[in-house]
Amino acid sequence: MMHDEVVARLRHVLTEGEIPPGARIPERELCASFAISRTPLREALKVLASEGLVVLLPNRGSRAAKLTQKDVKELFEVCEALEAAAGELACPRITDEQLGEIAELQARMVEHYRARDLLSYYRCNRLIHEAIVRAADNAVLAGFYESIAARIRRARFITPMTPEHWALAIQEHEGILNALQRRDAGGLAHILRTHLRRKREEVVLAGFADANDR
Amino acid sequence: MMHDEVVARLRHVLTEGEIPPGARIPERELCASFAISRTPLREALKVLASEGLVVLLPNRGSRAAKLTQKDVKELFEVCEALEAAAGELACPRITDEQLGEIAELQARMVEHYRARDLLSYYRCNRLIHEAIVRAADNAVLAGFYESIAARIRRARFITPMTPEHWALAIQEHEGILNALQRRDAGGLAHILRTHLRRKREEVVLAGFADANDR
DNA sequence: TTACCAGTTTTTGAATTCAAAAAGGTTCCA
DNA sequence: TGGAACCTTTTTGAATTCAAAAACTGGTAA
Repeated sequence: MMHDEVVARLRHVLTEGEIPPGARIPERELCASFAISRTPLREALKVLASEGLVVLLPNRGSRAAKLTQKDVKELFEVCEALEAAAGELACPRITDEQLGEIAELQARMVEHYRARDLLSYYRCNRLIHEAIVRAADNAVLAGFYESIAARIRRARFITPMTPEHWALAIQEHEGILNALQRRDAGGLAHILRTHLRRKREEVVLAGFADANDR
Repeated sequence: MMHDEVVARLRHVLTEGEIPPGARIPERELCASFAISRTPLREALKVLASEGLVVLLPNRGSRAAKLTQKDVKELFEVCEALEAAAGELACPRITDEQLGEIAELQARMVEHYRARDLLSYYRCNRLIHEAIVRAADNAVLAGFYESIAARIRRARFITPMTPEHWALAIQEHEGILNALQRRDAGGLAHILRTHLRRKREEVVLAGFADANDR
């Protein structure tokens, strides 16, 4: 197995999989399940630690990182900057095909909203944000976004929403698609910022992060 | 030696030290010079590869990354977004002490400009930008900035400047300090963007990056 | 009981070892 | 001479080994 593949699989286990934040990372088990020795696994652990997904405790193993309130604040601040930048860059660069794709996702998302299917809603939501970043056509930006997104994924795409917030989010997404279609870079950046700032408030209110852990 | 220390030393060798972009990374020599075995060195290599400073060629060793024109474009675009965000966040957060520090650096930088001492000028310049990022008080942002900055350092802080550009850069820095002192977040973000966009043009004109390598 | 300690086991971090791949060198032949 | 085939050496990636640190265990004494 390739080094990058180990990193990807480990990242997946940490962000979508069975190891919850704060939990010990079972080195032996993972070695067995990936069918590799400790050397390549530990290399992957160091990489993910440098991304902030893993915490290395000297001589005491590694744990899945747990977000503090400060982390959430910082991650959302940077995510806001990155998504706004992505929006601005995407406006002049996005192809009609990409626009169509996003419009399609948007329609599906509205369907899920009507059905009050939060999980499917979030899945479309996430794909839309990722599509905008992709349309910005900047690999460095995409890499940073992916790294941030991985860290706040649980907070961002699991937090429940009040009916009012949910309706508002839908409205904002109409605005996002609209700004994209009009190629209104400034407008799009502004809506994206507002959209994320609201989401952040919601996550903080939901008390997703721990105030006291590191 | 600690893992993070190995990463830091290797990063230093790659960004300020003797291994130029595109050059082979001499694993054996570095192991000897750091007095460690290959295992921890290779862990550090993987981490720096994930940051983009090192390129791993399967079965053919690793090389110091070389910037393509596309890389330069992408890195500057993201750097712009990050510095603008840092400026916006710094305005309400910066302490008087930090402001004084930057004013001090600015004065020294002007001195170096008067003496046409490019190297010392760049050193102050870099410290000012780093101080603004620090004043934003966001560790995630600072980490990303450091990672981007490491990659474009050679381009950004080595490229020679025409007398006109240099004078303009000085002017812009007056504007930056001024906006900070007025706590004018929007204004500061705008100047920082302009400032970096101009620098990017200069770097591209100087033909720093290779068009054909990866 | 409960706090503490010695001895054992497990885990961790890093050096070493090992097999496979690549690079380098030599010989042989057209 | 040029180059193709073969063998040797070096380098690479990853498993294994090893020493040190931490965690666990059972026993002892207050």
